[in-house]
Formats: sequence, structure tokens, C-alpha cells
Amino acid sequence: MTTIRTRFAPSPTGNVHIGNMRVALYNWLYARHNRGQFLMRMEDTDRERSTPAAVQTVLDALEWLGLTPDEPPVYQSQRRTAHLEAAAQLLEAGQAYKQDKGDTGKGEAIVFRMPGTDITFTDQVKGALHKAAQDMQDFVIVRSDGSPVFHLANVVDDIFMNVTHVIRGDDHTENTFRHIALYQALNAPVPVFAHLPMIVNAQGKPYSKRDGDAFVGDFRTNGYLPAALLNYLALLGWSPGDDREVLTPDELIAAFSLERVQSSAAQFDQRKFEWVNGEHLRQLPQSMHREQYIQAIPQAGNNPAYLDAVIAAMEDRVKKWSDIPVMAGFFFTEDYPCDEKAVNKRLRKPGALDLLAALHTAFAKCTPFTEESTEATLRDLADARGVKPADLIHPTRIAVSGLPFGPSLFKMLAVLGRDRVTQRIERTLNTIKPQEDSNAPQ
RNA sequence: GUCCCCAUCGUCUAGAGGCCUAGGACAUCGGGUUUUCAUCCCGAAAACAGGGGUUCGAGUCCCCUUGGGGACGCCA
Repeated sequence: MTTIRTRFAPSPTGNVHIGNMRVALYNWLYARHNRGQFLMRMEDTDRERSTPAAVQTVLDALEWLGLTPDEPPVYQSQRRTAHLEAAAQLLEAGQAYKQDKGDTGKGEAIVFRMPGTDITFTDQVKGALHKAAQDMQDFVIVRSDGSPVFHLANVVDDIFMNVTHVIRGDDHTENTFRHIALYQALNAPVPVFAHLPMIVNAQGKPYSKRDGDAFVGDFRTNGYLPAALLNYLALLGWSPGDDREVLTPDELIAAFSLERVQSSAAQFDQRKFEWVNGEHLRQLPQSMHREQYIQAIPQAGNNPAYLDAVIAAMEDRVKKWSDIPVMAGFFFTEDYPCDEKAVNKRLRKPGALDLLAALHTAFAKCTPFTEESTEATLRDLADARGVKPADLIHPTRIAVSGLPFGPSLFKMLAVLGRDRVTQRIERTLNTIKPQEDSNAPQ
């Protein structure tokens, strides 16, 4: 029984698209599930685009996601001699011939001769595929400038790397017939093929440059978890067969099989991905959360006990790391931004400031200053004034955090402490008032 | 134009002829959590593209139509 070997063979173009990463993921999952090897080959023969930086981007993306190859990457640009030797071999065997372009006369290309028979293979996701001989033409394998063409290089390198399973994008399905002919002409065993459907954008169209946020690097900078991206990407075109939706990388490996891969295109749903990310986030240990808070807000490291209280208060509100500075920044600075819309809605409203001022007075006498006592104080005041608790809760939240949403208000207040709370209410009272006077003709 | 592939709720999917009056998840809507919500819980609405077959029986098999996608490079 031979060891299963899969490979990820991207052409580095500067950005790594989620579609490519899913191809890498499925190759990785298949190899891991079957205790085989996952390999990597840079198809970097396009010198225009394949810059060192572009190559590094691919490597970085794989590393971030934890899709580590089992052997050092093969660089296709360094395999040119082997490609040309294979072409020479085909030429000699009469399975390829030279052809002049005609017009230029600047050298001859080498053209592969298709066998002239129908070709059939069983795709692991699409099933039996067949192509009539008449629908396949001979094709160039070495250009007249002497450079090998993709088809040749791809097949020769897969043979060289002993790849047993070629798992790649749907767009290569048609190429497979030619590739099989090449394997046979080179007397090499034909690998197993599996072609994955595409990932399309919100409009149901293939991703284009216009669709922006589909690059792996963006997910990283926006504070998403690699395990969550892996999880969500795996679910795009595959399912474990039971009702599980949130799976760790190990669980994905255990459950993965090509038989369960869907054969139709899938659409990336940003909101579901957010949810998956949140699920993974809340399973992370406290230490990880601390680390991220400190990274996002350096002052957060000053008081460990306070930080833990903040993290507890924020609980499930944080869905991605980049939420931290915007949702929890006010815990650590007096210089937090204020949501103007919310200020208009809740503070520039008849009676709101009076109520807030009364609450300020009540809070000043509220001892101790806890989740329970602040709640009781606020409710008593609402009762006494004949207003709904919400009429006090909203203005207070905005005064104290600048945000129209967040964790439970009373939890927030207790964490912040009386001094900060009363100061912030006071400051809000002072800054809103004058504006209201000038706008008060009615 | 030629060849190939695909088609279940808005989205991702379960479904390998009777277990389907089609299940789950995200999103949506409604209710609850004697406070907001971008939390949590409960509930609701929501799909087999259309038409022919095959069969006692079809979401599941076959054909056609329609719609989508891909490939037809001396790009990868």
C-alpha cells in the first residue's frame, strides 16, 4: 500500500485568495486523514508576477493557517531542465513533434501528440468523466523560445514528487484529459484526480479583483482566527455528515473525505463566518484573551485584575480580535469616541439630561458600588421619577462608554467603578448642555 | 460557436428509491431573559428550477428545457 501524497501548487501572484486556500486545506485534510504527506510546489515560472514577495505571501498564509507541508517546497522555476528532458523524451518516442509558428520563423515549438483515443477517468468528486478523441487537440508543451508550458511542467513535477492524489480547482477539469495523456506518454502512473467546485462572491459570480476582502491576509489583519477560517472554508463544499458545524482542525481531519465533497459552487457568507469565528473565540483560554487585549490596547496590561474583570464583562460580545479596541476601548481610557447618532437619540432628548444628573447624585451616594447596588439605585430613581428604567439605562450607557451597545450596563458600571462612572457622567452633562441651549429655540 | 460540469429554504448544507407531511446551521421575524444589544434561551416563516419518463413508490434514477459555471492560449 503506497503512501498518499497530495500537493498544493499555487502560482504566486501577490495575494492568496480563499479559493486557493480551500484547495490547500482539502489537500492537507486528505493527506492528514489518510496519514499521508502534504506537499507544496510553487508554480513560479511566470517571472513577471512571481516575485520573492509574492512567494513569501503564499508561505505566510500557509503558516498562519497551520497548513504545514511535510517536505520543503519545490520551486518549478528550478525544474526547467527536467521539463525539457521530458519533452526531448517525448520527441524521441514520436509522441511529440516540432512545429513552426509560421509567420515569425523564430524557432520551433514542441507540440504533444494526443493519442487519438477517447480518455476516461473517475473524478473523486465529479464521478466518471469522458472525452471523445475528436474533442481533444494536440497542444504545445515547449514554446518556441524554449520555455516549458504549464501542462508539461505540472505533470513532470507531480511525477517527480510522487503525487498520488491531485486535488485542485474545478477550472482544471478539462486539462485533466491532456494531463492523463501526458502521464501515459511518460510511462508514469496516473494519479487520482479530484476537482473542487469554486467559491463565488455574494453576487454568485466568481471572485474578481473588485470583490476585495477575499484574501487570506485580510482575514488575518481583521482579527479572525486561523482555526475558524479553516473550519468555515472546510464547510464550504463539504460537511461531516452529521449536524456539527463548529469543528477544530483535528476534528476536521478525522471527519474529512473526498466522497462528501459537494460538486456545486458555494457562496462565502461573511455573517456565518463571523459566527463560526465567535464560536472558536469563546473556546480560547483566558490567557489568549488577555494577550489580545494587551496587544490591542497597551494600557490593558497595567492592571491584571481589572483586565480579567473587563474580559468577563465582555463575554461573548467579542466576535473577532479587531472588535476589542472598538468595543472595549472605553474601559482603558477617558479619551474614547462618542457615537453621535446615539448621543442625539438618547441624550439630546427632553428630560434626558435631568435624569442623568439625578442619577449622578444617586450614584455618588451608592455604596458599595456593585452590579446589584447600581441596578437598584437606577431602578429606584426610575420609579421615583415615573419613567421606564430604559430611559435611564440608555443615556447612562452612552455617557459612560460612548457606545449604543455593549455588555450588561450594571456589569460595566461595577467594573469601571464609581469614580470613573461619576466623572464620565459629569463630563457628559457639561459637554452636552451648551449645545442643547444653542439649539433650543423651539 | 464546440466540449464539459452543476442545480434542496436568502446562504452553507443533510438526504445514496419508501425512515421526508424534507432535517440542521447562519441570516430574518416574533417572544423571553422584571434593561438596551452585536449576548443567551424558546418559537416561527422559509427549499426539492420546470416538464416528461422509469417504478407499486422519486428530492433521490433517466431524458429534455431553463438557468448558472468552466474549458477551448506558444497564461497558470
